[in-house]
Amino acid sequence: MADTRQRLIDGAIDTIRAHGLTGATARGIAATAGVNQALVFYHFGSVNELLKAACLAATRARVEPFAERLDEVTDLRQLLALGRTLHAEERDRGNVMVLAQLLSGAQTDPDLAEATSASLQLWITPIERALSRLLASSPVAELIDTAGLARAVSAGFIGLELYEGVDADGAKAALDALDRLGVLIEVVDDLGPVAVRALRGKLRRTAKNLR
Amino acid sequence: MADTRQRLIDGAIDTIRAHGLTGATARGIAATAGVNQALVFYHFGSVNELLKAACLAATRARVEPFAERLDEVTDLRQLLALGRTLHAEERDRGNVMVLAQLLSGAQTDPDLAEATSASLQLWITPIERALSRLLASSPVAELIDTAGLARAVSAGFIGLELYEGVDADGAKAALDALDRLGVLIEVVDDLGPVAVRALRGKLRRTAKNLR
DNA sequence: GTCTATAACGCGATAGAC
DNA sequence: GTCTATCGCGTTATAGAC
Repeated sequence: MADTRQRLIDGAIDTIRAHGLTGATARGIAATAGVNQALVFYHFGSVNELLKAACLAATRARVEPFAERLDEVTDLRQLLALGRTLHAEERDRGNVMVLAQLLSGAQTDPDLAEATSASLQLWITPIERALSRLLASSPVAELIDTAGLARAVSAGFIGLELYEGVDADGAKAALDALDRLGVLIEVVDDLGPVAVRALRGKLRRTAKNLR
Repeated sequence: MADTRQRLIDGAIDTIRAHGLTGATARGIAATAGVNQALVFYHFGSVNELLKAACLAATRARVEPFAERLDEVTDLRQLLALGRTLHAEERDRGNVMVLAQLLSGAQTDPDLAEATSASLQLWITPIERALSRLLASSPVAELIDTAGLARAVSAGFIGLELYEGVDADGAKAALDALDRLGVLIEVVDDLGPVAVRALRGKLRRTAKNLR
């Protein structure tokens, strides 16, 4: 069957989610998928190749519906709320955890690093698009680097997902705090030209400290 | 010798940094430490126990000098700059990476989760203390949850460290974007009572959405 | 406290029958 | 395309000499 490939990919995702990257062995994945262990190597050549395919598949499956909802967001508060919804859904689905596990493994595996970076980029692209759209009409638009901010948001979210795995209460408190911080941004957004000019001046003065 | 314990802990830290959590085996750690493999089990009982001890040691070694510098910070821009300095230093030392690796492994290991959560708390505590001090004189002090924010900052920093391992340029862009965002907070901080009242009203309106 | 030797097992990967 | 069987190796952990 041609769907043995798919069963192995799904099995890899489920195994990583349940037992982490260290538990994602050819035998373990094959058992979860309900297929023979040798088929991992027939279809993917090596365990690493299967993991890379699974990481991209898990991320794509999650980013695509997320990107649609992202396009419907009209302000920053909604954007934060969507992030929070995503986090709640991920507690059950756990596809971001697959990415987090491989991101961790990628630190000492250049081969894995390439696939992981590409998966992360799948998140970054629609988030950057949404940020650019939401900030386009804002007076602070030109002062914010949406490309960098999208990367910070994506990477930070991965960190929060990992933190949630060891301290659920702490992660909740962290998300609440970010909600409040989001309000600050909106207030700046509504300030008018005088404060924006002050902001611009402040940024220019600190710009030389950025490299 | 009594310092065989210490050599094993240092060996564990170096091994995790160089080869990740999957490469941190009893044989590999002992080789790095220059001692016999059986001593891992004599001194720590199991590899996991050694890893837990190493995680706490690596974090403590990094947090203590950091906490001192943290106490000298007088505004948010300096706080961000210190975070950036820390990040630059960590590229060489890599102690945060040890924590990141174990945080990843802790997702499917409750025993590891406890030690990892405790290590992360070592970061959170001085950061929360600094945030409380810096925001105490600010008009937005009561509107910001410093406890949650310290957790978000710490977890987010771990995520950025992991991201840096697979996309150094992207991580740099992310940090630059956060620098700019820091200026926004300062501007709000300097607004005066009128804007603060607007902020307070906005927060009250959105407070019911927070749970 | 440190060493050698080894037990018991799981791992990635392959050969070859079907 | 799928299976069984297996090789060679690395793993945790322990037993026992020193």
